[in-house]
Amino acid sequence: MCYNAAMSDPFDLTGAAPEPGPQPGASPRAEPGADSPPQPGATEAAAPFLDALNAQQREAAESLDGAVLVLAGAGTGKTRVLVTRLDHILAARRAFPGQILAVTFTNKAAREMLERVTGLIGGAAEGLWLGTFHAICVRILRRHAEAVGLKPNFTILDTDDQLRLLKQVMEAANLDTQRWPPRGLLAVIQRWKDRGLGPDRVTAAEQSDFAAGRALALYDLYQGRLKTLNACDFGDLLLHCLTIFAGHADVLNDYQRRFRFILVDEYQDTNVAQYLWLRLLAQGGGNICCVGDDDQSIYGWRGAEVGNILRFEKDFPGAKVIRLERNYRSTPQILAAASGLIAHNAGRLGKTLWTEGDDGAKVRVSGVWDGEAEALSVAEEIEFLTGGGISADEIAVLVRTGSQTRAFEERFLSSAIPYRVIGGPRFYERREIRDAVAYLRVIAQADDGLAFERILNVPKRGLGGASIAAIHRAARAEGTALTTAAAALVGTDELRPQARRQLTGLLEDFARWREAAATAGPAVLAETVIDESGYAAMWRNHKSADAPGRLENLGELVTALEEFESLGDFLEHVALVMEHDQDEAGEMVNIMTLHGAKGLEFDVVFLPGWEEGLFPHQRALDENGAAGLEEERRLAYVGLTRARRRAYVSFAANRRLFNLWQSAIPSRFIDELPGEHVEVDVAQGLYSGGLAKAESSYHFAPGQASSGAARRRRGGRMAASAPDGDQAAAQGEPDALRRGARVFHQKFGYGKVVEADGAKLEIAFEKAGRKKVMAGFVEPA
DNA sequence: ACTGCGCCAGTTTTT
DNA sequence: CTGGCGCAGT
Repeated sequence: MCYNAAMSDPFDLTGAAPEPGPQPGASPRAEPGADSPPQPGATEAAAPFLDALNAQQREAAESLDGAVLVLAGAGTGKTRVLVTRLDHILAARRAFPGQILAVTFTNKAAREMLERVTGLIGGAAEGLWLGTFHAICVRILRRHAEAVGLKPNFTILDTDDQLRLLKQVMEAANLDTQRWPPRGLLAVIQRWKDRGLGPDRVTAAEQSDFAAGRALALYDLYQGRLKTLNACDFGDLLLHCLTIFAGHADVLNDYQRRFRFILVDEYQDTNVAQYLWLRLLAQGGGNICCVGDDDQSIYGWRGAEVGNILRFEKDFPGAKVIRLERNYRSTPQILAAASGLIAHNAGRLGKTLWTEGDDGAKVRVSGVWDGEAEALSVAEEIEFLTGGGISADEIAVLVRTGSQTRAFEERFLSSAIPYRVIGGPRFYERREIRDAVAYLRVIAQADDGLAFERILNVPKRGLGGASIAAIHRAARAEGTALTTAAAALVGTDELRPQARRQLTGLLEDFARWREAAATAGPAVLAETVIDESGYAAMWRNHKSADAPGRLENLGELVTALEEFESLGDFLEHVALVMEHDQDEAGEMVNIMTLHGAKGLEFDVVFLPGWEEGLFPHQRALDENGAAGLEEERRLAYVGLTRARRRAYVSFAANRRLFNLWQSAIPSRFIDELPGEHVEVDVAQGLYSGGLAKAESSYHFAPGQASSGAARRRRGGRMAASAPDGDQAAAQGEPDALRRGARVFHQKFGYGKVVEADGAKLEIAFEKAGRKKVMAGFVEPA
């Protein structure tokens, strides 16, 4: 989304109407020129916030001319610098808000920056181009859609739509979608788009072996289909912009002239396409300021290139590099632990973060028997902390994968600990919401065949596969959109009378709704559509447990729509901002993924699940090897540096995945934490890593003095449930256990193998009954 | 055309 | 354990 209040701002692309200049001196000062000195008078008088910055921050905020790269470590006041810089530009009258482009990577970062900007300078920021790359690109693209063969009201597809479309394309090309999953093709195409490559620009070196080398042809077909659907996907938003810039010098010049100052947040997360986009725009005035931290680059899997930071000075000659190394967030202990960990990465620019103040508590590392015990011990510690006066809002549980949240939710529910899951299941991805939105999409944009197909037979109208096939056939024959073809089809005898009648009725409904859309507000419209289409009735008559909840969600959707001026605004919001603000007030513990935690900070942070395979995640290692490992390590670094006062790392010796138990070994990241900044509190027998051996504070003997919380836990369930068995034995190669073998399992006891399927065993235990377990978790008895 | 069954596979992170 | 998908039966 673009946070631009002045949507009516007539952005004149001819450049014939330069903005009025009530502020003397604004225009000439805007000329590029790294050596032009700032205006001392304006600077001093108008930027009181500068005084609150340290020397490096201040330099970053004041160096307005030319290219500036700010390497901002975690907690060094990065956003503050950006916002102050913005204020400084305005106060020094170097530009109007509408001449400043501020891009971020995530919606959350955009939201935060907007909040801070308006908090600092209030309404003066109106007209600012502030938003995510994608949101800004949409805004540009709407104005020049024709240049890439789209209409201005094009739709933006989400992953789900993309997959369905790709599947269609692949089926049309007679490809076995079992053998070649559409997901794989999606990944290949996305990679190309992240690198700024359209179908015409993919070179032999960039080829993929997907579907025996047919990926590129499929890519081309897919792009063609998108065009007929008047749609584009996320990658296209950037790619189409680049195409326009490349082919229309006048358009590019105009934006170059417009954006006198460019600010980029989270620069380490930009991909090649975004980098090219920025470089093109910055070639106008050259006043570009990128803020980033190579140690916090965690989106490599999405095409982000840390290399963009490294090559900055090359591409912007004379660029000034400023390092922010004073950390204002964490205690020295936490900072030192995090720094020690990240030092294991080879590919980094290197920074030396420092901080002042009391040492604080060491990072606590604890090992537990399984995931449930882990959740329990976290819950107990939270109760202890909140009892001691720490607000639940200031506590966060940061997990590696979304699926880890469940154990904590269950535990917190039974312990009556209020919590919120941030970034959980997304509102706009729920089925009923997607269905309702599909109706709205067809109303707003009749060419949106994917949406039309989605709701054609929802609720049931007797328009099944045969009807869809007929419509598709007609569309292909005429080269028209699906709805157009459907309209033509009802005039023929192609369909069975019943289907024909139903389809006619539906098309009439849409015509009526479209008329209503012209006058009624989006919320009223949605209510009408959900009702008249029979969609609400469908769920009312549905006799499943979740049907009432779905109806509730539909109501919430209508409420959400009330905030939007037009249907188009709303649909854009849905596409770009998949989450839905739920005002969960009150003090609650925050549960979220590590990715979701970037940019946030809390007094207390729990970091569970530090186990090999989970964190670092096996898939990251498999797919990206050493680079993947480094990215995982950066993720760990991000997690630790979210904490102001306390950080708790934990691992479980056993974890249930799907339905089988797996034994786990502690993450290598635990061993990499510098021992002198860590306090280990591990039940006997669960951990024998190098850290514990080297560390004098390693204490597991009951009765030994330690913090109250640790003592409580040791006396509790964990110590009781931890056996002194040799976990390491279970970590080796899984034994080839055959049927009938007698085995021992540390949790379930003795049993006999009933079924053996590779590493998956089904075992009849003498006491615990039949269970499915992994071979690596049992030993021959 | 719809429903139900059974089989399979999957779970990293986000715009 | 879920959910999605393909297949067979009604």
